[in-house]
Amino acid sequence: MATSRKAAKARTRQKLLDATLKVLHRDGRSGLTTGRIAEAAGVAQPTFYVHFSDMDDALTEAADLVAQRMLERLRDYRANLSMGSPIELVRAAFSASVKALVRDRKLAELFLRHRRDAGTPLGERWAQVTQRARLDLVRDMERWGLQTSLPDLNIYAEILVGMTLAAAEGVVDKRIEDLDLMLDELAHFTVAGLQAGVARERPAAPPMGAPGPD
Amino acid sequence: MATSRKAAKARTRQKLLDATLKVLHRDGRSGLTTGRIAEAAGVAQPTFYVHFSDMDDALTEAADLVAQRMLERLRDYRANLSMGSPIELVRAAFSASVKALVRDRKLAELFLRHRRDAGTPLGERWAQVTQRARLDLVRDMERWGLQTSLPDLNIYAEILVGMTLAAAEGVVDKRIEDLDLMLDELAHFTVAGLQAGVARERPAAPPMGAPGPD
DNA sequence: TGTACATCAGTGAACGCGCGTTCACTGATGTAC
DNA sequence: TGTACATCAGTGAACGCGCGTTCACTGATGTAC
Repeated sequence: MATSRKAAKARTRQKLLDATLKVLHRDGRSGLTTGRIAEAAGVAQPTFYVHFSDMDDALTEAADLVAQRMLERLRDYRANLSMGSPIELVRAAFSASVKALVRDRKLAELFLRHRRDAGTPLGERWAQVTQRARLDLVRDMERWGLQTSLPDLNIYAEILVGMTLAAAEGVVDKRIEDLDLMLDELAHFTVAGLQAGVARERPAAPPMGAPGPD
Repeated sequence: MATSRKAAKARTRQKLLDATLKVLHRDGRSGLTTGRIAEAAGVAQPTFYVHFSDMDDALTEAADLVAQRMLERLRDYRANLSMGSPIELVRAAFSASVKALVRDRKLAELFLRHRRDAGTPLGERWAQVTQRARLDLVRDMERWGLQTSLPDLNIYAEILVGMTLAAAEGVVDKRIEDLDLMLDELAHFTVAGLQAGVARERPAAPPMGAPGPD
């Protein structure tokens, strides 16, 4: 076989990446060492350096792996959103996002714990996932014509992502036992909140492009 | 002076605690060493061990310090909540909580970043702060008589805390520039969502204490 | 008040440990002929 | 197909470094008389 050596190397690399996430989950960032990673992968410690230039390199790849899995799941779930009443649609969107996050509990814990670790590959990559979610939400809301009724869609994206992550944290931390009930409440709460935002009288806002009051 | 030596020791201790938070903010958990803490505090490195038995000891104290400051501010702000319309009240509550969190931006970043570091003093103490907020919210909602209309107040506490932390993160990460506008929207969104939850027809729930369907 | 002694916060120097990193080497896999 | 050579993933051993931790010591502060 022309690729058996290559394939074996790829397998070892994958074992090291999986081991990185496993040790990171078990021992936390400060307990993450090349020795423990190699041990968890079943290889000698210097083997780590056959595949990665240093710890940051491995962490970057591992973070990409997680981010990619999360985004793939999000895409899969969202692709299956069938139309229906606003409440059904919003509920399905929450359900998709929360389930994409918490399907693998260890991954969810890792993601939630390190999503704000600024200056590390984990924080940087994973912050991209939530930022992506915010942008998708703004686009969705624009498609529903909300940008003419609401003052700043970014604010609403912030709120919706916050609620989604709260639901995911509630599940991961086992404070929420009945996810379906929570999704029901989230959907009704959100639709009512958005409708109220649309219906509400506001101080006249200048049309886009017009000079502000100052 | 009978207490000058004691007082000097207490001052050094405080300098070390402040330095711990400073280095933690600057270099992250993995860059936090007794040497850097001592350097930032302006003392020799072994002095660290005059005041703390080890790093975990110092981290626990530092985490308590931050948690205490946060809870104090929350209490102060909430004590000044004046009555008014539901929207004014809810807005004031959001405003109080978000401002308590973000008044000191470095503290806010530290808190948000390490609030889920399970197994570390930071995660444990700071998770208590959000848990405390959830319990306070449930109590508030009970006082407003919502427990007879909503299926599970814990779900709503989860949602409200999630929105509060989302607003704080938006401010700290500078995605939210106009906090007052966000607070307006949050208040209207929340009141409409809660009112809809109260008004909504639900599948008959058994009264408290009654046996469930299974 | 003055003196002699006790206390103790803070320190410089030293130590061992675990870690990241390097390197020469091995032996299985792949390739040229 | 067989042989001789090249490649290279993986390894054991060794190294230096920074860290946590200890300890004998200093000198300023406090106390007893």
